[in-house]
Amino acid sequence: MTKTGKTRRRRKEARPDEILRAALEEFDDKGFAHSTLAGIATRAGISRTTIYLYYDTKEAIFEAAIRNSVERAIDDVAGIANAAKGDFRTLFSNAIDVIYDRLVKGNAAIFFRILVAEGHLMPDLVGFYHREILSKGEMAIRALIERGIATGELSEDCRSDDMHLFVSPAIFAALWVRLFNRIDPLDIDAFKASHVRLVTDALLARP
Amino acid sequence: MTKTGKTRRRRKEARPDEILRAALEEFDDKGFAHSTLAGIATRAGISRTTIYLYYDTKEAIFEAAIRNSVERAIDDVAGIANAAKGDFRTLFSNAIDVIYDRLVKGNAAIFFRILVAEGHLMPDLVGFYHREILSKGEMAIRALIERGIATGELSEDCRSDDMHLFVSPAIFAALWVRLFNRIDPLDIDAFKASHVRLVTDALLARP
Amino acid sequence: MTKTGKTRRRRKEARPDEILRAALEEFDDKGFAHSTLAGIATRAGISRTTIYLYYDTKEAIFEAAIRNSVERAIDDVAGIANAAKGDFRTLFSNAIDVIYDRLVKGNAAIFFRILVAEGHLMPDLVGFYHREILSKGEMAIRALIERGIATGELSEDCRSDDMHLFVSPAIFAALWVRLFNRIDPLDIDAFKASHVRLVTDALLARP
Amino acid sequence: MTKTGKTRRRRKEARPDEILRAALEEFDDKGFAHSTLAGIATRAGISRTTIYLYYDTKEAIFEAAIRNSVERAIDDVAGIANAAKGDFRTLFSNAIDVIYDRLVKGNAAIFFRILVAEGHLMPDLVGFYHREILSKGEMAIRALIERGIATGELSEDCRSDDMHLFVSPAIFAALWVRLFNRIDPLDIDAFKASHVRLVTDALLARP
DNA sequence: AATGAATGAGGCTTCATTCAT
DNA sequence: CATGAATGAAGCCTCATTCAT
Repeated sequence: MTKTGKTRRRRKEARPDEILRAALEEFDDKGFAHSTLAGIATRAGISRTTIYLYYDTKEAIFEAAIRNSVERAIDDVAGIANAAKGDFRTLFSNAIDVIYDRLVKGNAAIFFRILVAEGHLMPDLVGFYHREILSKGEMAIRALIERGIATGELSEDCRSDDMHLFVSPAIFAALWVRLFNRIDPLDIDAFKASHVRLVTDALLARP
Repeated sequence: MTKTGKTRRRRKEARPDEILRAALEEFDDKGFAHSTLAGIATRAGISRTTIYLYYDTKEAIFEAAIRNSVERAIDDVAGIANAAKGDFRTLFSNAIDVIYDRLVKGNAAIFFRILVAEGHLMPDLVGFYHREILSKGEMAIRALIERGIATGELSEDCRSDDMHLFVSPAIFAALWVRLFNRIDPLDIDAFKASHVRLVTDALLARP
Repeated sequence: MTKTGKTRRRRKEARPDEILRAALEEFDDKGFAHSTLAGIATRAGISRTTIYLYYDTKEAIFEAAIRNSVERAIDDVAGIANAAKGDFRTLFSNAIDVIYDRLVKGNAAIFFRILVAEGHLMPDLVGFYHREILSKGEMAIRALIERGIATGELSEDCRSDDMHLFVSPAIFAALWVRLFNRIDPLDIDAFKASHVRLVTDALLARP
Repeated sequence: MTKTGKTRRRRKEARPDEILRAALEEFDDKGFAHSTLAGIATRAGISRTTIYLYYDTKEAIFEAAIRNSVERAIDDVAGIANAAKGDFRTLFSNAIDVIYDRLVKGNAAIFFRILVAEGHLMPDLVGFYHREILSKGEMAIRALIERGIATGELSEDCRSDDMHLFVSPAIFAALWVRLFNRIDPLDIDAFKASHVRLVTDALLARP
């Protein structure tokens, strides 16, 4: 029972996730078009062809990575929707916290960024991403607004806004960080606080 | 000086711009990585090798295209800053109008989108874009805020926000339109109005 | 000695033949170059690597399959040579029957077909096939002719023809069937009858 | 105007044919599956990628080669059908001469051989080959038979045979030569003479 | 005996770029 | 000025085969 032996066996089950993790790094670094299987393989510490034991094509890896990341996203979103009670300002602030965590620190923005640039080649995945991530997020925000209206904190007027508006600064921040952080770093926490304040001030001010 | 002579001469001078226009289309359609010189040449109605008479590499074309588009952007931004007088709500609304025009209908978002995805390959251009476009935009917004503070419309407090916050929905909209418009179309004018209202309501409400 | 035990033992001995049978199917379907060990393994219901317990290389499988099929061919050919008595027309007709059975319905043409196309890669097997199958067949036909000459049915002249000539339509038919049967089906029995008549008419007519 | 310059320009028009000639060699040597673009390129004295300027895929090269060879075949076949007058034995002998020339010395058998082995991957080409080559040959032979019947040389009976039967030894010979000539050389002229004699003796003997 | 895991060699194809006219 | 021809680098993918259990 050699060390390599153990390694091999342990790997068997872990491989798909290892590959996905390596792929995520590669995609984050290079985008989809510039990513290579060689790059993914090297990051995963395996041979190029080993990847094919688990995924059929580069596209399949990307799809798996996106779906993998989505699963956790759904849980988080559920968390937002089922949030404990509190006034609108608190609830919204908590929701935004979750979203910044996922977008800026997590994986969600990696895919958003790649889809923005290369989504025309994979319309199915664009639809999937929209359906499973973005519209879920939108629904969570909408639920928050409705709750605010129900409690009388918010004007019915708020219902007519596009829900994306309230999240858009977060998406902006996620992209900005990856592009310009070296040149012009963004103070994420301050930005987030301003974001929350902007939205809540505006909404709560409505008659 | 025959007609063909004239045509030729006009061509000679027009070529670089024709190539840039063709390249812009190609980049918009395919992103940078997936764009090909063949595609650009076809759109420009010339041979692949002719491009090399004017630009040395694919990167050089991209850079030229970006610089070309920036020149006009600068003028627009100057327009925002030097805007005619009015109350903050009006001025901000006008500024946002210009930005949406450029970002959603114009070329600025093409490059933003590509840089988001592939900027790591061209850090110089990222810096250029940031310096020439984004920071100019930020300055224009900042000037507006300062003017509002000077007139007493806005609280001094507004100065401390990251100026990007106030524009971020526009950038979001520009990307969204290109990605999801088929699946989930965005009513740009409504979104823009909500955007303006959100920001101005929030800022004007501050004591 | 449990039931599984028995099964296993039977398997152990049967494996090589099962693999060969599976290989034959695969070769017939795909030719040698396009056949894959994966295909053979699937047809045999075993793992790819199990094949290596019995055969060292893909070529070795092919060789074993060819040798395996040859053993039975030899018996058949002996049958032709030792045929019961009768006039030449009858004897020849019976021989041709056997040959059509083997070539068109049996395995012999599978290998002929593959060797025709890919034999350059395996000159040893080409020699083997020629020696063990084709020249045996030729000898059987030659014996028939000699017997006809001995009985006075045939002219001595017949001895000078290339014996392959008398069998060549059968080989043609075997290949044709596999290539064109969907497009232009061949009535094998009618073709065979014409074949026999052509040869016997011609030979018996000689002075 | 350097030597290479001239070479280049002259090549331009000749390239497709050069590639086809090189490809034909490669296919003849290796079959389709084992042939490589590298092999074709080397034989043609060009780079691997140059091939792609003229043909899109390996399959396209094969198809072009087959169509190219077919064009000449059609002319030859027309020659058979329009043959000058003479008795059946002479006409048939001349037709068989043409067929042996094309099949044994020419290219027709190269494709027959490859299609036999790998035709299942390219059913369209199988149909094309059958339609353009084989059925044309069959028609020519049929015309010969009909003429013989018309002149009273042949029995009406001959009409009922499958025309392929009368040509099949030629196809056999073409394949045999490529497979076994080193081991067991075939005297083509003698075989051809026997072939002609066999068929004509048999047919002319019919009442 | 049997197998899942892993890999190296090798093939097809794309594309930016150079060459010579 | 413009271009057709040519190519080298690089990427994806398949498959026979080896390794360790």
